[in-house]
Amino acid sequence: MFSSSFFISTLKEAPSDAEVVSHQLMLRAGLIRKVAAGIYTWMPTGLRCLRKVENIVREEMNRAGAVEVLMPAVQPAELWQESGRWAHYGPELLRFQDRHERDFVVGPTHEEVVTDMARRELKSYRQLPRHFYQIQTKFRDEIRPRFGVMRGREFLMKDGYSFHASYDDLVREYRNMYDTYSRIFSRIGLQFRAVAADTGSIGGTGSHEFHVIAATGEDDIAWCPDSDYAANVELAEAIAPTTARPAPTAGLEKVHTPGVKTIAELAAFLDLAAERTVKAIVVEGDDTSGRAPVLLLVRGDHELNEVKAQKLDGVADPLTFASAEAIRAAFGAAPGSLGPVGFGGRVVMDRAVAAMSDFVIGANEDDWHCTGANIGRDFAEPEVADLRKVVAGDPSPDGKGSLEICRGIEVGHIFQLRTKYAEALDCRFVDESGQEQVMEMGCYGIGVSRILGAAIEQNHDARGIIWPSAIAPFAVVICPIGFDKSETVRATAVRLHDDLLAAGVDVILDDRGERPGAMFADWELIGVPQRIVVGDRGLKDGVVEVQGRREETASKFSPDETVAEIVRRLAQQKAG
RNA sequence: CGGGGUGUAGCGCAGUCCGGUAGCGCGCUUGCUUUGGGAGCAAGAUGUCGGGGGUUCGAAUCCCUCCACCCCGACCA
Repeated sequence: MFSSSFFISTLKEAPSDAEVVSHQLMLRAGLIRKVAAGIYTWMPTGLRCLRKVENIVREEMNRAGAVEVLMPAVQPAELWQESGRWAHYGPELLRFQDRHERDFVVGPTHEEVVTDMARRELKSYRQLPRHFYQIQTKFRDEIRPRFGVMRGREFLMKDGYSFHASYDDLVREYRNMYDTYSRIFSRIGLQFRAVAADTGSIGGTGSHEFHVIAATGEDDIAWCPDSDYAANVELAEAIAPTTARPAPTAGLEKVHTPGVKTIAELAAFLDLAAERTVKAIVVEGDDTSGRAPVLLLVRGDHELNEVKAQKLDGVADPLTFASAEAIRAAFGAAPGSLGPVGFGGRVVMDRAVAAMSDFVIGANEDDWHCTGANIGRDFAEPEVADLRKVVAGDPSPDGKGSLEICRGIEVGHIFQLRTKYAEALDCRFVDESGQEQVMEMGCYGIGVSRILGAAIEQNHDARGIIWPSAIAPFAVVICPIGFDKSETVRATAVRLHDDLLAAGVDVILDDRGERPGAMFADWELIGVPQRIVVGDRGLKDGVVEVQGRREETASKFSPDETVAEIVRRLAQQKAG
């Protein structure tokens, strides 16, 4: 490939709306151009990267026994009504009508379509198991698209769906996909971690997310350096303190705390540590008595984990914080002065609170708190649940050391869906004994376009992108100096280009006639892993220069040795 | 959706408070010179100042309104 028959379009300055480094670099390197919020054109250079990721994913999925299909982006509302998600999915599902005023959606995911296909095609246990996947454009009308392709509205996704005659077989395929995903992300060259995850709105049981570890990630991951344990903070269990609750030593005392609203203010006002206080949070209930408020208690220095709170029985779905009016009606005070003392409704406390005594809590009277509060003595022993977010230093739930917290970018997610969609869409097969049974399903997603953003977050420097060679737009760039001036330079550069091409190397020759500085700056920005500089200066000693994107200095080789050197370097990168 | 902010040339910005001929840098075009780290000189081109309405002799600037985009909070690959 000569650059004159390709298209390079770099920017010296990043558009001001790009916040994170991967977004800025993708724009500057000319990988993508914005068309609307969260919607991008893939420029030629970016598309090459995207296709490389796609091909690795495809190869590994095929190798794992999955079969590729391509389902429509536009889907009829009927299927979504049948699964119940027409009502439940919410506004990020883009809906529209055709000329006959029939309802359609632009697919954010394909459980409905694939299950519909499966129920028509798969009739017998003899046809199972089956795993269909596709690499296709999805649309989710995100509340706030940001970070370029990391959270776009339109994005490229690999989504696979497996169908099984038994749960055991689903578990087998789930493990197969766990291994396949690990292989895919390793081949791409990402530092990643598989973490246990919440199953979210898709439902089902058993789920892992694959996260690229990066500071700009949107998820918090709790992981244990001393074991394999890793979980999304949403899910990570905060285990109960091992120390028993000390006996009360202080009496309950009301103290005036004018203007004190937050735990930080309370701790400062009373001059004691936040962990001596208890935070009171009121959520709407959802039981037979209507939406009677439920009081949740968390230690002052801890944070409520809303995913865990949502999982309590009898709590409104989705989790809803009680309104100021409802709180006033139930407690006689405003948020900031609430507590369990004298409250007649349901109270649930975190495991850490259960081990506390002599603590500070709101007095249910504006601007008053209680010190010396004790469970069982000053209010009835509440239910105990795991309600808080884990923090760094918490003991690992597997008992092997303590947790650390890092940020991650979710690039893959695998679920055991079980029979949720198969049941809703009546997807059955006939088993060996002639009985009809509902199929077990798994689903497996990879954010193909997001991977590029994640890879850049992990691999860049002040000059630009440093692509892992597996997904670089080109493996090698030849930069001839004086391409139009020196016949020797031109001939050497063209011959190297042809030889590399013949050796199966993905090479581009920059024949734009740019000055060296501009040329180097462009290719360092674009992040091509290897550069060959051909100039009269080296050629008079019979050498060209080879320099890896991460290397400080170039190495000299004769033009004849260079092809072998490049092949060697690429093989090494593939192995490493 | 709530809160905050920004829209001026392809990109980055100034000008807006205090109304008076629309600017700067980069990029682009042409010519000459230059060619190992984003070249120099010279000459150019490019704007419905986000849209609409209003006030005014006169609006990028003041007022009203709509739109787009960005940032902070509830979603997900």
